[in-house]
Amino acid sequence: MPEFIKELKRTHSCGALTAKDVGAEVILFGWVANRRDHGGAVFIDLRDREGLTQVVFEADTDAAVQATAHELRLEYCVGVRGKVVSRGGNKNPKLATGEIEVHAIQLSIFNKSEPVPFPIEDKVDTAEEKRLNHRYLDLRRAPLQKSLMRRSKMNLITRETMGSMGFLELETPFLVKYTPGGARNFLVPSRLSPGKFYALAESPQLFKQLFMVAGFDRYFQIVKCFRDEDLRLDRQPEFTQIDIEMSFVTQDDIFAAVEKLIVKLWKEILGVDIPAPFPRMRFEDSMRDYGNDKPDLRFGMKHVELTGIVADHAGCGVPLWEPLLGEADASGKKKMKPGQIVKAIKVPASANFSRTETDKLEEFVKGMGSKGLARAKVDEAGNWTQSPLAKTITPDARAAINAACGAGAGDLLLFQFGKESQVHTVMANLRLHLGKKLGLIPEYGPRDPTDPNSWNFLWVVDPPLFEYDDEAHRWAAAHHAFTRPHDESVQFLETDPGKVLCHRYDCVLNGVEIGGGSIRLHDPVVQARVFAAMGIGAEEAEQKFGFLLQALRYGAPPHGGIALGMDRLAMLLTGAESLREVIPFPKTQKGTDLMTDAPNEVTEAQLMELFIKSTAKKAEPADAAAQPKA
RNA sequence: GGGGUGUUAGUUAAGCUGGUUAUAACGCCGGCCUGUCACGCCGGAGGCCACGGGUUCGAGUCCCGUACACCCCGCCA
Repeated sequence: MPEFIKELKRTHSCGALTAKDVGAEVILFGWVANRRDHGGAVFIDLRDREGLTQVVFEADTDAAVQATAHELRLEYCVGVRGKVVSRGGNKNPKLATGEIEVHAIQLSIFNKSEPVPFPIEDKVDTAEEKRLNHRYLDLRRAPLQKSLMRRSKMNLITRETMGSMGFLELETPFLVKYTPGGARNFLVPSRLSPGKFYALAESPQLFKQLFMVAGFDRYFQIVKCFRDEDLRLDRQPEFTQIDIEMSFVTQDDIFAAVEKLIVKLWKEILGVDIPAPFPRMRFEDSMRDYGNDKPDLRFGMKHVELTGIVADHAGCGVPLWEPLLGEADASGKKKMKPGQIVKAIKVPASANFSRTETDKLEEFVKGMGSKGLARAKVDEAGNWTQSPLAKTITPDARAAINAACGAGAGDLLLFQFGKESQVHTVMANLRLHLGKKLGLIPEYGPRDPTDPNSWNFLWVVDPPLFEYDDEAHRWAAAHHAFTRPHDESVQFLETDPGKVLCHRYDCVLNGVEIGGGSIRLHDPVVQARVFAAMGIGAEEAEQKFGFLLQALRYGAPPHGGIALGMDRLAMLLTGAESLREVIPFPKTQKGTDLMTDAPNEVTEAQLMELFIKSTAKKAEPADAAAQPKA
């Protein structure tokens, strides 16, 4: 068998042969994707990453080869030497290589395969848990191979494009100093420094700024990042960013560079021309109309802000809304309590939801912590029916709300009210849910990847620099402490920190945040005022971020940057349903690897060497025995 | 930390208001077959119904708990 590989080199992939190759003698290597054994003749679909080719063993094949052919089973790894023959009247139009087949002359089984735990086919209907258990087999599926090959191409295009714009690909360490704030870090104990720990870098943030201080001017890196936070459909504990930093630039310069890269990716991967520059939306507008900072602009159903109307109408006669109002002022007028809002979404009459369907919507919002889903159906006269609000609401208020929502006969209004952040979370998710339910957007992915109108890119700009931390009762950096405030906003740093806007930006595509960054703060005086606004003194700042602050004092250039989520880009460009489909070896929602069984326990000796003692409760022996074995 | 969905041959599923031998398809094993491409035909093996308790004369089915997987909130850009 080894002689086969030693002497016979592969001439073609299994996706390469066409009618023009008829008559050629070829050598193919691959896996048995399917077999059809007719006794006298055996048909084998041979698969590699490029495609499928039918190999035939007929009666005129050498008897020994014919005998081996009968032994073939699914997923055997084999080599075949044979002649390319036209299929004549038996063409298979479903196959790229369907015009030809290879009449085998020589066959070598490199390795047999045990029966595979699930079928290796394009259609994926195996439980993900089982797929992850045998990921190397799952990865034999053509769709996954296509996705990862596409991702490889993305890497290539990124390096070419960034290089052509004068960016240097520079590396940064993974084992870094722990810095407080932001995402939770994975910690790595240091053997050489007993009792001390590294952190795995959650991003190269500080180092890329240091590259700018050093004068590298334009940096990029395709880099792994690590965050010890709970997982989601689009969040893995280790993920890849296209990390970018530039000196002597404005926000617009960074947008232009990113747009160039993205336009190139979409052109070369999908053949689609994405119009640039991308539209921009103020953070404030995004929150008001969509309830989050990553609006999906492929459909309407904007949120309707009713807070002002409810306040103006003194609660509108709705008992549930009256507690949202504060004390009356001198004129007897009541204002909404701070942080309390009322919003609605209008579901058009055409949707015609049944009681059961609206009850399901209520379950949906309750799952997000909402107390319920008040609703009102509008009739021809503008009256509300099927609504707990209808009895008590004043006609004036009702008319004002109908007008604000643009509601007419048959339309359904859905309300949320209370704490702003809660209302926004629920309403943002409700809008997306309704968009999918009404068929305005697909469950996932773009409607038609080859249509530029299926891709709604957007820059969300000018967010507040700080957000108030309710628990710590102080202002905290919304992004990070080194974001440059707007010049016009700096005056509010001391008086009204919530009003300070900054040069931070997110790139959003179809409701997915695909990147975010900022112009950095390089003025030490303003930097000190920013720290002060967060209650961080000079000493504390120095202790936490000393090396960066110090570096910024040595002639740091004005600079800024962005990081794009490579995995999310790959997910969107492949139409994948989850990040896990574009990551070769992903983790489960609990952060485990079902194939290798990581993380696992280590020996007492290993811990001692690292000066660590675990406080985790050991599993009872009885429980351990109950665990399914690998 | 909280809410939701699920777990039945190797795989995908069916199994109704509890009823005695738990079905099917694909895969696997054996046999037959020269034009298939979801090949076909005949025969066969394969199950602690995730695990642990409970209710009941009787549990795959009902109840409680646990584990695992997935989705969401919190968390995280």
